[in-house]
Amino acid sequence: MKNYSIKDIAAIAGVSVATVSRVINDNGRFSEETRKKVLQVIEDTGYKMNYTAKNLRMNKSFSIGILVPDISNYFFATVVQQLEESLFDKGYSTIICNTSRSLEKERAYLRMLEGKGVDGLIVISGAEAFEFDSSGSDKKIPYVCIDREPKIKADTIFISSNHYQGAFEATEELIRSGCLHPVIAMHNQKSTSAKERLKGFKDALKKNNIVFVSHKHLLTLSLDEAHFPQNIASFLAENPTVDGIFSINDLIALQLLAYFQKHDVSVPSQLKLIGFDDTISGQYTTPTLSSVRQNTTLISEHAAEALLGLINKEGALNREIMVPVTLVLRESTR
Amino acid sequence: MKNYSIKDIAAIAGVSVATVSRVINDNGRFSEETRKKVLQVIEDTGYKMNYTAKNLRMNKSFSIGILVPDISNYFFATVVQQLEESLFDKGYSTIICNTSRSLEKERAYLRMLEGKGVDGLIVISGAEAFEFDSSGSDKKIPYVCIDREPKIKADTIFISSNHYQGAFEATEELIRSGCLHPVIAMHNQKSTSAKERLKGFKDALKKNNIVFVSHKHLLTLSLDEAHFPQNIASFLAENPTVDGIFSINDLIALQLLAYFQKHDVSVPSQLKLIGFDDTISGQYTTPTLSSVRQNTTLISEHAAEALLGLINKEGALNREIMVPVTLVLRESTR
DNA sequence: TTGTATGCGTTATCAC
DNA sequence: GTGATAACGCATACAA
Repeated sequence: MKNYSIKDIAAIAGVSVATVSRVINDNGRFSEETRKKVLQVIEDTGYKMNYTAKNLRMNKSFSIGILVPDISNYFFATVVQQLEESLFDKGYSTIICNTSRSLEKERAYLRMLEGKGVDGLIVISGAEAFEFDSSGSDKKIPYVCIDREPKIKADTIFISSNHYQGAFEATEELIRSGCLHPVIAMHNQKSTSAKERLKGFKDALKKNNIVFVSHKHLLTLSLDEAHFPQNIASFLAENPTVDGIFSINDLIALQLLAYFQKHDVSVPSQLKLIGFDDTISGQYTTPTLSSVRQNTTLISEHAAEALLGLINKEGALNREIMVPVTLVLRESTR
Repeated sequence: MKNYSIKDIAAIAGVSVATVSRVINDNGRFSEETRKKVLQVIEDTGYKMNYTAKNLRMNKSFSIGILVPDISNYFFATVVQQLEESLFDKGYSTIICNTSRSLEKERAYLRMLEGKGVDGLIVISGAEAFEFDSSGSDKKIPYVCIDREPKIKADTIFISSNHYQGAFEATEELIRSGCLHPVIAMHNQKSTSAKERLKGFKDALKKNNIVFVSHKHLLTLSLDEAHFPQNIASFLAENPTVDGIFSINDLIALQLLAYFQKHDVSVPSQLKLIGFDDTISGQYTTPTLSSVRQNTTLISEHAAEALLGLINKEGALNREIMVPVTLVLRESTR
C-alpha cells in the first residue's frame, strides 16, 4: 500500500490540501459535511500523518530528551519510566540518553538532541552542575533538572528529593532506636544531594547533642568496591563503639551488610543500619534493609508538568521544587 | 544567535547551497579550496544541521524504536542501555517505549513510531507473539525481536538467550549437588522463554532417569504474590521430599528464599535453590543466590547489528540467533 | 467556508 | 567543479 499524503487525501475527497489540514487539526473553519467526507477518506486510506514534515513546518518536534547517567540503576529507571509515560500521554515522545557519567557523551547527546530539535530536556542527576549553552540556536531549548543543580538557576526549574530531610530522619531513627554512636557512610563525592544528606546527618547529631567529628562519625569509602573491607575494618578498629550507620545509599548499605554478615557483626542487635533509595534488593536481605524512599512518582510528575509548562511558556522559571521522602523501616533498624 | 541554515552558509561563503550540502556530506565533487572555505564558515557560525529537514528529504529518520515491557526491570534495563549505546555510536537515536505489557499501549506506540518514521524497531519480550502489520505504509519498517517470538518469522530476526540450555544446566546442577527431588517453580505462563525453560528442566530430569510428573515436579505460583505462601505451603505439604528448586526467574527465587527463611527451611542444606536472570538482589541475600545469567551484551550487540543489517538491506532475514547463558553458582546451591 | 500559493531546510537532478 | 531548482509533506497567510 502506498503512503498517502495530505495531497492524496485532498484529491480523493475532492477538496484542497488546506481543507484537509484544517480538518485534521480541527483548526479553522469548514462545514460539517466536508469534515465527514475528509475523515472518511482518511479512514479508508489508512492515512498517517508525516510528523517529520509537520515538525519541519512548525519547528516543533513533539519529542523531548532525557539525560540520565545510568538507566540500569533502579531509581533512575523508575523515574525515566514514569516520565516517559506522562510525556507520551501528552503527545510527546522521549529520547533517552544514557550518558554513562561521561561529560563527553553528554555533549555528544546534547548536539544530537539539538539537531533533532527536541522541544525540551530533562536532566537527571550527574556529578557537576548542569550547564546548557543554548546560545548557538535561536530557539532556546527549555530544560528542567532532577537532582542535579543547574549552573544557571534562572534558566530552569530544579526538582529534587528532600535529601536533607531523609538523612535527618534516618539519623534520628538510629538515635531514637538506641544508637549512641551513629556514623554516616559515603563516598568522597560532592554532588548536591550527597552534601545535603551529610548536612541532614550532621544536624540530626547536633539536635541530639552529639558533636560531629569527622574521624569519629564519617566513614569514607573508596570508590573502588575492592577497598571496602579495608575501609570498614580500619574505621571500626578506630571506632569500636559504633552502633549505627546511615549509609548514603542502598548500594553501600548492601555492601556494609554483606561485610557485617561475613564478620559476624549482628545487625540490628549490635549495629543498626539504614540506607537511602529503597532499592528492591533491600527487601530480600537478612535482615531486610531500612531505607529512605524517594517519591519517584511525584518527582516525575513535577518534572513533566514543569517542562511542559516551560515549553508552552506558561510556567514560571527559576523555581525549585522539593519533594518529600519517606522513611521505610525494616529489620535492620529494629 | 540566529539559527543558520545551509542557505546562510552558502551566502556567507559565496557559494551555492548545493555546494555546501556536498561539502557537508562529502558527497559529489568540489575543490579543496571551497571545502575549506565552507567548513570555516560552518565553524564560525556554529551552524547545526536541521535533521528534521534532512529526514523529510531523505525519508529516513536515523532513529529506531524500542518496545520493552518494563524498563525498571533489571534485565530489560541492561539490554536497553546497551542497545542505546551501540545504536548511538552508529548515528541512530533511540525512542524507548515502555508498553507496561499492555497491548493497547503497544499499538499506540507503534502508531507513533510509524508516524515518526523510525527506520527500525527492536521488540523486547512480551507475552504473545509479536505481529507488526506494516502494510499500511509503503516503507516496510524492519524489526528484530529479542526474547519474543515473532508471528511471522520470515519477516525478521529472532534473538534469544538459550533458555533451554540454562534450565537444563541449572537442573543438572541441582541433581549433581545431591538433589533427589528437584522441582521447577513458575507462573502459569506460556511465553516462549518459559516454555523453553520448562522443557530444559524436563529434559534434565529425563537424562537423570526421573520421570516428570506435574504434581510432583511443577510448583505453579499464582500471579498474585500475596498467594505465594499458600502455593508453596500446600505444594510442600504434598511433596515433603523436595530438596531442590529451579525457579524460572530470580524474582520468584527471591520470594521463595524469603519464605524458606521465615519458615526455617535452611538453604542450601535442606533445600537447594537456583534462579534465572542473575538479578543484583541475588548477590545480597543470605545465602547468596545461584542463578542463570543471560549475556545481555551479546544479545544487544546481535540485535543492533541485525537491525542495522536489515535497514541497510544487507542482512539475511528469517534467522534465529541463540545466545548462550552461563551458570552463576553461589551459596544457595552449595 | 474553501482554495492557492509559499516556505520550512535539506538533498538530488540536471544543466552549465 | 559549481549553481539553479524541484521535490519531501505539511501548515498557514491571503484571496476568493
